Formats: sequence, C-alpha cells, structure tokens
Amino acid sequence: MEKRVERIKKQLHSQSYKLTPQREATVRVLLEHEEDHLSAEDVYLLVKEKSPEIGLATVYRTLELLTELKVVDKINFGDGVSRYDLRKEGADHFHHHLVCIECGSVDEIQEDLLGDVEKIVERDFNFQIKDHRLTFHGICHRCHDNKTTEESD
Amino acid sequence: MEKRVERIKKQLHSQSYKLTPQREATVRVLLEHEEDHLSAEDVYLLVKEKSPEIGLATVYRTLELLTELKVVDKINFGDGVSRYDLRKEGADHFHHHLVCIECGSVDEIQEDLLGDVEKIVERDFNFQIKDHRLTFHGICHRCHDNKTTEESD
DNA sequence: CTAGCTGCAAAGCTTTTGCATGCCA
DNA sequence: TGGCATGCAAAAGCTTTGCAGCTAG
Repeated sequence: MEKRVERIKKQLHSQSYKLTPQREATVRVLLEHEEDHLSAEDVYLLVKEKSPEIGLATVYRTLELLTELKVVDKINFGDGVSRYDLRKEGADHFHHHLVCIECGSVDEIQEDLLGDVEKIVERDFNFQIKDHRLTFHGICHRCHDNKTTEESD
Repeated sequence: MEKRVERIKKQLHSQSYKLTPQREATVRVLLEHEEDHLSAEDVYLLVKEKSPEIGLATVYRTLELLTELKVVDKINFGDGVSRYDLRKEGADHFHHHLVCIECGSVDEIQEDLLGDVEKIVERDFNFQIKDHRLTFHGICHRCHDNKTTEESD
C-alpha cells in the first residue's frame, strides 16, 4: 500500500504536480476500495470521513488529474455518474466488467480475452488500438443461484 | 425506410404505445442518420427542422421509450452525453465501436467478434450474458493516413 | 517565496418532472 | 371520449469554474 502511494507520488512529481494531503487522502481511499467502482461522490464521502475539511471540487479535480496520469480509469455504466477504477499495476490493458442487471453488482475480469479480437480489428479496420472498454450486461452467478434455489423450493 | 417505420409502429402498438407524429418524426430522423451517433440534443435539432413545434422533453421521452423497446441502444463514449444508436434489424448482438482519439470520429463494427469470448465468460464466471458493450479507443485509419503523409513530406 | 492547490459557492450541462392542454385510437 | 402524449418551464442531478486565501516544495 505505502509502496503504491509512493509510486503515485513520484508519478505526480515527475509531471511537476504536488502530492497535497488532499490528493494523498483521495489516493488512499481509491487504494482501499480497489474492488469497488466508486463515483466522485462516493470518494468524496469516504475521504471526508478522515479529512472532513476536503471539498467536493478538489475530489473532482484530483480524479481528473489521476485519470490524466492513467492511475485510474474513468468508466461509465449507464447510470448518470462517472466511476473511477484504479488501474492494476503492470496491467497493459484495461480490465473488463460484468454488470448484473438484477442486483447491479459489478465484477471485474482481469484476463485479457481481447488479444485475438484486437489483432483482427487492427488488421481489418486499419485502426491503431490504444485502449478498450468491454462490459457485459447480464445475470451474475449470485442472482442466478438465487433464482435456481427459489425455483426448487 | 417506410417498411422500418411501419415495423416500429407495430412494435409500439403491440405494447399499446401510440405512434404520434412527434414519435414518427423522431424515428425518421434516427433512420436517416443511422450511421451517426446522435445525442438527444442532436436528434432534437434535426427533428425541429421538419417539425419546429416539438419539445426537447418529448425527444427525451421518445428516446427512452425506443430504448426500452430495444429499437435503439443508448451508448456513452465518455463525453458528457448519451448517444442513441439504431439497432440493426435482425442483429442478435449490439455492434461495436471504434472511437478515434484524434478526430473524435466513431466507426461501427458489425461483425460479431465476441462469440468465443462470451463462451469463456459464461463458463468461467458463471455469468449469463444478455448484452455487451465493446469500444476501442485509438487512431482511425484516416488520421493514421494523414500522419504518414505528413511524415513523408 | 510563489506557482500551484484548495474550499466555497455559483454557474453550466444534460436530463427529468409537474402540470395544464391537446389529440390519437 | 378517455387516457395517454405533448410543450413549456422549472427542478434536479452531476460536474466545472471563478476567486480569494493557503501551502507544498
């Protein structure tokens, strides 16, 4: 954890940005909630727990900065808000998501899966891929299990 | 074209919705701009050209209705607006997009590409896929060609 | 020291909603 | 005719911005 904060600090400095207490608090919240897909408001409330004086605008500005630095990815699942997802270190591709249309849960897939598809796209469409977004909408294993249980009652 | 309007009309009626002049005008705009990825505001302005009395709220309500009926898909490319994309008839999957980070153009890929990936996801993650969203961000063939030309000058 | 950062509040956007009126099936 | 649909304007989010004061390096 400390290591990752340190690394992000260096990344900021290398672009002559400062690691202010507010930015550090925000980064820590993101690290502590790596599995979640927090909205700016979510992050704000969590940061506020430990640093009550922080402003929402600062959180937005920090998240924008971290997106620029590719520390986080800004994603959008179709509800009205942007969510921020920490990039896994060393991951050369953005991970994929499984959004459950029953319970709203969001699971992550770290596996690449798109290698072959990207080759086809680059070749057939002469498109130089820099990033991708892949989201599946459907029924998650938990909701599926619940349904099966109910039926067999 | 008329055939498709007719078919959408039937689809509305089958769910006891009416095809009002405003809804028809909106559908026609969508059909005439099938290749584009119009925002609600875009649709509104285009409908207004032929039916100046229409209100923005009606366009929003119509687009929401058409999304429900799966006549269009609501998509989001990360700029602040939702865009609406007509579903190809007979397409059993939602097509993919190539977003150019240089010029902002959006091209479509009709090919399936995800068949194998979906099988893996359904099996390995026990996730029942209902829909997907796949977008690649990168340099389109037009911008790539321009760069190459400039370099060789 | 000082350029960059922050907090607050106000403004800006897109999208939704309330309500009186209108009109399609 | 009756109830759904519309237009307008106001409201409701989420996000950005202006500005005066503050602070990390």
